[in-house]
Amino acid sequence: MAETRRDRLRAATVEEIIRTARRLLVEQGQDAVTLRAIAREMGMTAPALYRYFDSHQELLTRLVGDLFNELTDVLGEALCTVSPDDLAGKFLVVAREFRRWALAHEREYALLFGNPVPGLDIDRDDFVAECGRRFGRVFMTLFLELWSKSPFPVRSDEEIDPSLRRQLARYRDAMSVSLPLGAILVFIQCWVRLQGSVSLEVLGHLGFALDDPAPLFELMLADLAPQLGLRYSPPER
Amino acid sequence: MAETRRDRLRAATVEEIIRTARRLLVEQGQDAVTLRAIAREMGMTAPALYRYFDSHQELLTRLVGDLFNELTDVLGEALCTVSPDDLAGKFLVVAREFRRWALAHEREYALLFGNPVPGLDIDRDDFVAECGRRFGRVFMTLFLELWSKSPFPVRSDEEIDPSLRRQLARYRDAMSVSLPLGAILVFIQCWVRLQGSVSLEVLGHLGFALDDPAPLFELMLADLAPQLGLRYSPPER
DNA sequence: TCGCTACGGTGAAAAGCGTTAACTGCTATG
DNA sequence: CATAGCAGTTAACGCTTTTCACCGTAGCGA
Repeated sequence: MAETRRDRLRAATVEEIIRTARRLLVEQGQDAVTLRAIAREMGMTAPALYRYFDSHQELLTRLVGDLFNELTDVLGEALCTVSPDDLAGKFLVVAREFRRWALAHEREYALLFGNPVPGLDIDRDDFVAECGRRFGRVFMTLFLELWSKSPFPVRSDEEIDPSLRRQLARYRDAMSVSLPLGAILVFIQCWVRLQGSVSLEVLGHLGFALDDPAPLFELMLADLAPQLGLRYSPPER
Repeated sequence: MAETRRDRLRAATVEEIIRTARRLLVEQGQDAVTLRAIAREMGMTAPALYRYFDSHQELLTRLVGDLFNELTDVLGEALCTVSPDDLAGKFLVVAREFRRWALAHEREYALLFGNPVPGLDIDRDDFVAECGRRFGRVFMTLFLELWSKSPFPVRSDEEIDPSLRRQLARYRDAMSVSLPLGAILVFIQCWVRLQGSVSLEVLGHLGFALDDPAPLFELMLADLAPQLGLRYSPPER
């Protein structure tokens, strides 16, 4: 009762708002993440949120960026659990942790890697774009380490389609990594298979045939590892 | 003017409504496919649409089913352009035509293969489920033909993880095809790579590295074909 | 201590959404 | 000819984002 003054004093924080938005996302789906619902959960009214965000879109954008950062951190921590010279272990743990996070956070994953949120041009927003790049660097850094510590055979530049070669060179320059174009190609191919299979599974597009795609995922890893000069080993337990 | 009576007589049709809905989807995105907008485009009011659909969801469901059918037909027609005994040609043309349709109909593709539309449980709706099965059968039929006319080496049942083996058997029975489990496995693996890479491209998740993933797609086909005992050949023109 | 500004909220309102209910013509049928 | 039913309407409810005017408090300078 006497707290009404203290309550008035206590201003909401951006973090609190994002946390509430995420809770709504997880519990009720993307459509439930409305300004009114967020405000209601926090005991305020919707227009108050405009003190913190210019629009609903911007709030969602911020949430996307935070999710990217969380996923990046999770993968980074998983990497730390592997002995530094166990290259195969690093590759496998990152791939498996990516899938694990995706399955444990389906709706967050769909927000990051599913249909592009209309009006949320990820590359047009500096914050989210940086979070995305940071996320991508986890994989690129790992890949760079794999290659530098134990190079594997890749296509020579001449063996790569000219159009593709140009694109790979541009990407390599943008990332400022010194890898042969053939290695960049392998990197992208691996990423497409990894994200492609996880997306299909999380978004429910494998249910037509499988309830548990885990063994299929492991088969893919077993197929990918040798291409990177790594030895596949099944997950523990 | 004198046409008001004729106009009153002319009832809307379900096909017309779906066509209008699709036009809005294509031109303005999924969020623009509202009952009010559809009705406005057709010169009526929103509640009138409830004579044809129980809800907005049901309208969208019907649209999804129709899109599945169109895609199925497109793939079927593409198959007809290939000489009956050109197995590799059939595989390549279906894969390429799938990607082509996806790129030419990004928003339709996103509706079919992107984030699951909330409340639109594809498997819970008989109509859409049947359209989906019909679509899947295009690939399964082709695959069955590939295998029966020129079997390629596959894993034996014993070489397949027991959990995966059970799932494959269940799927094989549901599809009523007589293929070894190893072949079913290859089928699913191919499908995951095909749909995975097309989804990533269409949903804009390859843009971080490539503007034109076409050569990457061709590389994937060149990798897939030998696994099916087929010889890859680059696309014409 | 007074006065002012800036902050963080409120309520009302506009415009648009899905959905329901009551109503209105018109057609076709018994 | 009456009537049932179809295909549309308007009105309304509650939801959405967003803008606007307003209000009380905190903290600061004079």
